[in-house]
Amino acid sequence: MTDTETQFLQTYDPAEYERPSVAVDLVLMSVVDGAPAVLLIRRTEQPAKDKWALPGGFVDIDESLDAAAHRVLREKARMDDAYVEQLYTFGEVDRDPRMRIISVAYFALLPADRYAAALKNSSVDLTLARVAVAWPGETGGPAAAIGGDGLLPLAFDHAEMLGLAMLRLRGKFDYSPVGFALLPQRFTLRQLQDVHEAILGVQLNKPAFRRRMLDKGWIEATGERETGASFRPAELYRLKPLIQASERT
Amino acid sequence: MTDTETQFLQTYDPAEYERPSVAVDLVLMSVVDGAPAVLLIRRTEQPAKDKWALPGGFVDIDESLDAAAHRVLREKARMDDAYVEQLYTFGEVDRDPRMRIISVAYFALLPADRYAAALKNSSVDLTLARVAVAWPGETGGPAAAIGGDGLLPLAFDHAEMLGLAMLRLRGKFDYSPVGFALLPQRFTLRQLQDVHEAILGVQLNKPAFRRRMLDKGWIEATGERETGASFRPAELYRLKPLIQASERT
DNA sequence: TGACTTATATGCATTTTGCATCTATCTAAT
DNA sequence: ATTAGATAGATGCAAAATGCATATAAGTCA
Repeated sequence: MTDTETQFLQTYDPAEYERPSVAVDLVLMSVVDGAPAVLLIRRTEQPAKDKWALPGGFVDIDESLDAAAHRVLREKARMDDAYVEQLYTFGEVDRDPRMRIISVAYFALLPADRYAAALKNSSVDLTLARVAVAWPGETGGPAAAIGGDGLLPLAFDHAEMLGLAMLRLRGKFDYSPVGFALLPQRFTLRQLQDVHEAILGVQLNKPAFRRRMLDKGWIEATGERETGASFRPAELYRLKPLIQASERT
Repeated sequence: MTDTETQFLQTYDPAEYERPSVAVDLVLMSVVDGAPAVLLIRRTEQPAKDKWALPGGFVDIDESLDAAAHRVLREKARMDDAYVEQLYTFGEVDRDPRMRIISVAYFALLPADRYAAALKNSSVDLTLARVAVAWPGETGGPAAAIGGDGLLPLAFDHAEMLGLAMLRLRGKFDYSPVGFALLPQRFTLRQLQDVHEAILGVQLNKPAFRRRMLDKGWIEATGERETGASFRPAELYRLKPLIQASERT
């Protein structure tokens, strides 16, 4: 920092504006039984008591947004090492009845089996709810969460966040390798197709899908095969370790 | 609001967390002479004095993020009615030396001729700088601004914002009608192609481009023709007034 | 051994894309 | 009036991508 910048800081009044609170909310998604799923927490306090909410928390004053998202992932969802990406920032004045809270929504992706531990050991009421979107293709709009007992009412503007996460995911799925975050390290082409069909909400043609995926050059065969199936086992693939910028198409 | 929610609010302490300031910054873009351009303001105060910055401002406590973006567009850039879309939220702790400022970046698009009035009548040092990206295709990274005197140094993390705006624009250009915001209401197919080439940074094939644009069904011929050209005048097209959800492909 | 089930491969028609080239229509110069 | 020059707009065709039916391969299980 230059001398003049230091001098400036001594005369600057940081209390000039009344400030909003800033929070992060996590749309922590997976694919379970061929359907998109999201992690929700039952609220035990007002406001929106007994409604279901995305895991979230306030951003500390000395913590970056990304760091806050990872902290919430760790503390509220009891997970780490997910694929995490910033989604959108929600800033309507009345979105929270308590006070002005601006929320930076992130979405995170993990394979379904990684949720098991968190769901079991949690002291709070966690659930992995099925996600239903009422709109086709790339239209957009809010999304609904379906639990064992039917529709789960969502707190605040979290239905919008969920819908936007689905939309973003659908948009990125075909041209970006983001979908592999929903699969284990070794996966079959059928599993990959199931994940795509779940997120996109359409049936895909098998030979065409297989051709496209292999042509993209993102994955490679391991030579190993699936076990436990009562029919011909599929080959296991893995994501290629590095995608060099120079190889991009 | 329910009674229990009201009761809750009376006992809630909103001063629990130290809060960051929240600002919006606008990446206000256009295409000038076949190249992407961005509106910049020369900073006259510390910090980053004499560097060039995106127009921005703090978000009022009773103002939504979108409203703040439109206010900045009006007050700082002296414009209204632009296409405005939220881009990304920048929240590194040290991104501003004064204090913790979280900035919600927006990008806005306007045809080049709409900048003329703002540039002339402004009391502050505004410029419409050419944007240069050092990365090909969809790689991403910061972008540079080039003025009449060469490279313009950008304040804070505004080079990242500019780069991200270019990346988002490139990604959306082909599947969304966002590009029409950079053109006047009536435009020729050649103008449309020029805008696409400027943003994407590649040369496009004329018949293929024309076919794709007409097939998308976004535009319609007006029957009118260009005037002033010293050669065969091109037909003027316009964006179709409404895109019904049911017509979406 | 053969029925069953799913993986993987192949062949082919259809659609999309890239590209060269041809024709149309304007202005301006002669 | 005619022609050169320039760009708009159309057309034809090869190459590539896609959708889809079908054939073959490789396991389990009765």
